[in-house]
Amino acid sequence: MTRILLVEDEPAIREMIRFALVREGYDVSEAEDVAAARACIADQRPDLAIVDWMLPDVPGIELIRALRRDEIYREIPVIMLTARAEEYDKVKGLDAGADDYMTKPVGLRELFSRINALLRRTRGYAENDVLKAGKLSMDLGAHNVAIDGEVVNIGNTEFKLLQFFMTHPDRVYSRSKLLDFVWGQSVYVEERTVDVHILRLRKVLKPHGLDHMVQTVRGAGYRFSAAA
Amino acid sequence: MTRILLVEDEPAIREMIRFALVREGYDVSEAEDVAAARACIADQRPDLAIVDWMLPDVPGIELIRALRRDEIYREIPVIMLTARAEEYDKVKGLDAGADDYMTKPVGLRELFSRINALLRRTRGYAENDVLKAGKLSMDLGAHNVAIDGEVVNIGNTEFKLLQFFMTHPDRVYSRSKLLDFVWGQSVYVEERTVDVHILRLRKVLKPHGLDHMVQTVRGAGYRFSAAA
DNA sequence: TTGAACTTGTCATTGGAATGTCATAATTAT
DNA sequence: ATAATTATGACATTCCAATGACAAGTTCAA
Repeated sequence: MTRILLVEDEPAIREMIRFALVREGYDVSEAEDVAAARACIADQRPDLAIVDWMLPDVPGIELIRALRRDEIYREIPVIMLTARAEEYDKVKGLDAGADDYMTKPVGLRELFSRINALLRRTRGYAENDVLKAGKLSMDLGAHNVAIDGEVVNIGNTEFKLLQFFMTHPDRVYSRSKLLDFVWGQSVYVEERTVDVHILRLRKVLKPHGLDHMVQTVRGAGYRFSAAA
Repeated sequence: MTRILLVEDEPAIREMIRFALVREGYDVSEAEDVAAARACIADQRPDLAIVDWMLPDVPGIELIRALRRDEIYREIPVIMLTARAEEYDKVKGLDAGADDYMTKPVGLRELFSRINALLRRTRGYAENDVLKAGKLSMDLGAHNVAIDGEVVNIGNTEFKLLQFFMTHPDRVYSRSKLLDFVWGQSVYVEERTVDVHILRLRKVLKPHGLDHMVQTVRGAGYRFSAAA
């Protein structure tokens, strides 16, 4: 869930934006001044902040400067809102550390687009593809397998086999299907070879008591199941 | 040196922006259409691109879409320029993957601020010109590598390789990906050459007991990890 | 300009690990 | 019990990364 902090003192505008953001599926926190915003940031660490320029206690730009000086919150992207459209203000806002700048009245579609653009850049390649099944997890990006957080050594064929199983659990696959899916169709390998790699995969899982996940179905093939 | 690619077909505007950017200390490449821009990107890998909406061959927005689809150039931040100020266009541009949007006539100070804001976010913040991983630290500004505070001697290729690894840790990269990212696409080098530079990088790290950071993943490529 | 020191890409060789096959033991079904 | 099927250890082969050597290219100072 993506959390957005909205710092705006005018209740009408705040409510309008909040309503739109919630409808888009964001988790919205509100603050009407810098003091409340600080508390909220420390409390919830939002993924993005929308900050009005004019606030009752301290100018919004000060909040941004403070954020940028703080090691923990430095990376939170900030969109600054303002009534003025002067270039001078834009420059000041961006130089203070705002990542983007919008002039009121706020166009909601533009706001969403800017939010998406910012989150896209911030998250960047954070989206890790990790497969999990109980204590077992496969990190496809790092190309390793961990059980209980401990990385285990595994051959390449066993890796591909396990990956196939984890993406197709609770279903029996014949040796020939497994050869097709894991080895590829243009490779000629004996069917019995599958048995050997199943064995090797089980040997990796066994010390951690997970060998039951790879099940033999006599006369049919093998099945992977996370269930105990 | 920060390289900026400027894609704009009107010579007057292009020249004006180019002049201002050069005066600010940027290294500027120019292109007047998308075809030239593509060539330039593959050749030089700019750190940021400024792209006009209207171009003679293909709409600028198509260039942005193509960039965002390309694994290697996905991270290049893009500022889109346009004559129209309609919200609809802004939304379209930002959704296509532009990071920012400016309306002509271009205010130079605002442009610089937006460039700085984008680069700041892309690189990690400017004072973050030093990459760290355990005892290992890279000072990108000074262009040196230190272990335990002691500066070590390292070749340029190894430097770039290590920089890539430190900014993309805990993930396996195949030799061909590493060639693309570190050597660039427009050079032809044998895949096995990567092995040799990995070896040379390890030789630098080994005396300090850090060679475990560069890990071989048989059949897949190499991985950098700060974890012990 | 010359030459030493350093970088960089390529290659051949080596050693070790992963893979496929087979023979035999173990298990299961009829 | 017997036939069918799977598990397992051993082995040869294949594959892949590590490594040292070398040639060509660069840099820098004398």
